[in-house]
Amino acid sequence: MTTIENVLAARVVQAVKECYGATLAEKDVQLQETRKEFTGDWTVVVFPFTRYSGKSPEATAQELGDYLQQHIAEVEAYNVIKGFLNIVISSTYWIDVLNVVARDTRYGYARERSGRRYMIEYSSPNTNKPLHLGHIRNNLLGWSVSEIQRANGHDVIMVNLVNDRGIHICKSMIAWQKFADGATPERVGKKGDHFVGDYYVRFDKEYKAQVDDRINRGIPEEEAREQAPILLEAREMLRRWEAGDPETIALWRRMNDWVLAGFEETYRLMGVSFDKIYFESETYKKGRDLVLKGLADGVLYRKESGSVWADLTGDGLDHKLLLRDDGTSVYMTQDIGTAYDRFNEFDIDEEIYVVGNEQNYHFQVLSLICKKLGFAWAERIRHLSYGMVELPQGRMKSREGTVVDADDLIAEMINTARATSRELGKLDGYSEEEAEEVYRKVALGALKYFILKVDPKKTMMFNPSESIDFNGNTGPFIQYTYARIRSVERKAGEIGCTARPADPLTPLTGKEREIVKLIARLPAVVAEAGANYSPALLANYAYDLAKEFNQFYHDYPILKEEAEAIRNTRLLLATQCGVAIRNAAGMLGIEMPERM
RNA sequence: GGUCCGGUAGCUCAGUUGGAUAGAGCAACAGCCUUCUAAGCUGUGGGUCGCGCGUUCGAGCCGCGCCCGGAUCACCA
Repeated sequence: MTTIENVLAARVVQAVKECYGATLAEKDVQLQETRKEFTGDWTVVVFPFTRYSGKSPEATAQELGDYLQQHIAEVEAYNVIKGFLNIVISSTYWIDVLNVVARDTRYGYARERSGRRYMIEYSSPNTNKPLHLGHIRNNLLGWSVSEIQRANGHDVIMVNLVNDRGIHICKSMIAWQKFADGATPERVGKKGDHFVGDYYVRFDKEYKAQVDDRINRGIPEEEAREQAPILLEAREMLRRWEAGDPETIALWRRMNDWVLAGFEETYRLMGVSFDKIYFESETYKKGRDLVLKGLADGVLYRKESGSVWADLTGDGLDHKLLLRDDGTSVYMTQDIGTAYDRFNEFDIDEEIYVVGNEQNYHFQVLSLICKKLGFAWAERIRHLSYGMVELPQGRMKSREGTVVDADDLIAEMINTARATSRELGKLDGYSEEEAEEVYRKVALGALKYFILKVDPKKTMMFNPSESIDFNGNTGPFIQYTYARIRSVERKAGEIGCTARPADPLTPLTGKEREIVKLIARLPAVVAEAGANYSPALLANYAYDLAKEFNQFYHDYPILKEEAEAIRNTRLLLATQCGVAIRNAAGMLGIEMPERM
């Protein structure tokens, strides 16, 4: 698509060549949107050209300005401030842009498929405790990045690798056997994941008591911890599980089902989903053969004790264990195996792992070892690393009970949304069900925006006592703006008005131009967000647009305008603004209520 | 100690390939509901962009050195 930006860049190149005899590429032309405090739409930075012109920045800008005005019809005027050439594009052009955008029913989404396919693995919970705020960040990032890639025309397979086996799972199983007395989630009326999580905590409590008791009886600390009876029982249970003992497997399956049902509910509430779910219990032995082949090929080495290692010292890293003395796999080995399978089974161009930054090293090593093993896809695995969510007192620690539970947080936010809405009397006339739907959308909008507006790789802060705001730079502000736009459209409909293409001869005000320019930027923002795997760019864009519209809305009446053409343009602008906001926010999973 | 990531207003965060006087929100203060939604709008105050040196016409952004914080370097996952 040829935009005015491309035309300007091309003409500047031409002008520099004709006037100063220097040849440069279009990308060397520094074009930026003119800052609000100056008049103009695009600004050419002319400092770099002064070495060719041999003149002052001002004189050079003046010359270029003249040239551009003569050669480009859309250039209406220009002004020069220091070395900055501000170009004013005609109102006609911007109205044309608005009309073109308005014809695109899926504005912001790529029109054509790219042919690229991504697999995105995210969430990946342990089935021994409920989801917390850290998982929320993971889930929202994974889902949103998937949506953004889809919007860019890529195919995306969203997958979840459920960590459903291991000693931590056995701990809650043992605790349930010993202390539950036959209790089930249904019987005590508790969500399955919370129910099982309670027994995981119960295990830890019992374990600590046993360790303290044994230390008091004079047993050395390390032995007290390593040989605590309940821990031995958990280990024994893991052995039975791996041996396929039917009773153990049955209990394991039963408790896992409880947890998974609980997760399913939380996922549904958050609005995230998966195309495929992997279970670690089915994949944990994978990778072993690949490692053995690497050993045979001489890429890996075996220690005397029997364990198999990769030597990464050549890459500035350490030695990495891949098979234990007893021949069993470690986490890394499994990941090699599952990645291998996935690249073979699906025709994927890139595999993205949404995993916290504490595993940066792991993924660095994974990529290196896969490369050593000779897999062509080794460099097509990417770790989408995100920072932790911290509380005012520091990291969340499940052992210290400082985790912010996902279900609790969401429920609390829905309550706040409900209370606020009722206090403001916003939804009078809505049925109970309709209103609840809005409370849910607003609460989740607040949560999602709060999480996604922050650069993924940064550690972020959550203060439970302040919770998450509904005013200001928030999701609800964006939703509110949309609801206002919808309200305008409803009112317009009542008086028999619907937006038609705008008249090019009716000039736009400055504020209207700003909004058209912002709306026009959406496809670029979506592309950039995709290239950077960063929903934050889109989140901040949606907010900027909403803020701009609110100011516009305050300054200009939309329906009260006397001139039909002006009213129509403003209505069209409002409608398109709504489309852009809805689509941008939609890629973040933020739903727009019709009223709020 | 090695590697990686961060440090921007009292707090939470933005800040495009290096560009003009570094921006929002929250909190504080002062205004605005007879008007299409006040979850809003307008205004005031608030900054040594961790510190230093360098590159550049120009540095929050690039380079080097340091300071502070975090993560990680398991026969755990």
